Amino acid sequence: MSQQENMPGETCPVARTLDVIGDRWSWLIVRDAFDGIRRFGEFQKNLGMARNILASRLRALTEQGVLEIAPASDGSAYQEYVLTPKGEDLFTVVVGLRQWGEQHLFARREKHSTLIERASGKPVPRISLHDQDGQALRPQDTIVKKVTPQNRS
Amino acid sequence: MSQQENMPGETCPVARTLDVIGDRWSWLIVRDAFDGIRRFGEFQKNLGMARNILASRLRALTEQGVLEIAPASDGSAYQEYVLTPKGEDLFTVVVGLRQWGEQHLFARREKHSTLIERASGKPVPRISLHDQDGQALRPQDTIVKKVTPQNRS
DNA sequence: CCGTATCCATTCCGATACTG
DNA sequence: CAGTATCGGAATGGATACGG
Repeated sequence: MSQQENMPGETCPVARTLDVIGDRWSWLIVRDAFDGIRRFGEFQKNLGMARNILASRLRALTEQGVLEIAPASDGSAYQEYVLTPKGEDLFTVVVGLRQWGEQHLFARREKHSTLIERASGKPVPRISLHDQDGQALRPQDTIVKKVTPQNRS
Repeated sequence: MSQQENMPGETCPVARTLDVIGDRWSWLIVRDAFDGIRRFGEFQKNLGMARNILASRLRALTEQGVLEIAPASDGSAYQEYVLTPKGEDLFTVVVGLRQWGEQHLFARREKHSTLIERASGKPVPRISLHDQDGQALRPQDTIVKKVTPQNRS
């Protein structure tokens, strides 16, 4: 009870998002889920993480509605973890993490994975921010303001 | 020596990005930096975090080239921490975190901060992924592929 | 195969005290 | 103010062993 900045009443959406998926393992699990990983053992083998930590992360992400449990697609008696629509909406963030890493964290000729369009085989263009007229928007062109939404859809 | 997936040679850009800013505090520091926070004491007061943790995060982010030290703008003898161009490129990611939180983590009428265009006062449109022809791109329209860049700019 | 439980080492974090 | 040092509690993470 020392203080209350971390309570659910936090009004900054960035902070609230980080309360849901603020750590490295959770992001990697979501990344793998986008790549089609669904089974406990696949996550564990692919990420090389401890089984108890994986279990607790899967439980938390499920409770938060990012993942959901589905019956095994191969007829086995086990479960699978798949992204919900809410979880799929994290795609732009994961792609943003990927593109920033590609641009700033690899040497010129260094091998890395990248995202390509399935249909055409062409690389996915970089995400960028635009205003309502389609003009590129830089950080200094924006400000953060507190609002109380009234009648949004 | 159990395995080697976490070494710097990691070929997934998402994982490498998370090695640089994989934790909650670092993201909140970067968020504050975008909001114009520059001084040690401002970060500390605004985030309510322990001073030693703040110091270590600022040091790490500076070593990684996300922040850089600048002389105080008010003539005092102290330093300020400002985003480098590399750090500013995190803008789309931070905005992505914000927009996901706004959409999924707040009740309909609940008060929260949001991003608006400084010039027009209008809200910044949602980030989205498009292919090279401007068509919206969903997760299942893409695949991750390993490449060795040859002669990219 | 899943997933849980337990043990142990390491890190994280907050509070406080201390130095330019 | 800005930053460092230290201390104790809590959470994290890895390895292993154990039951559906």
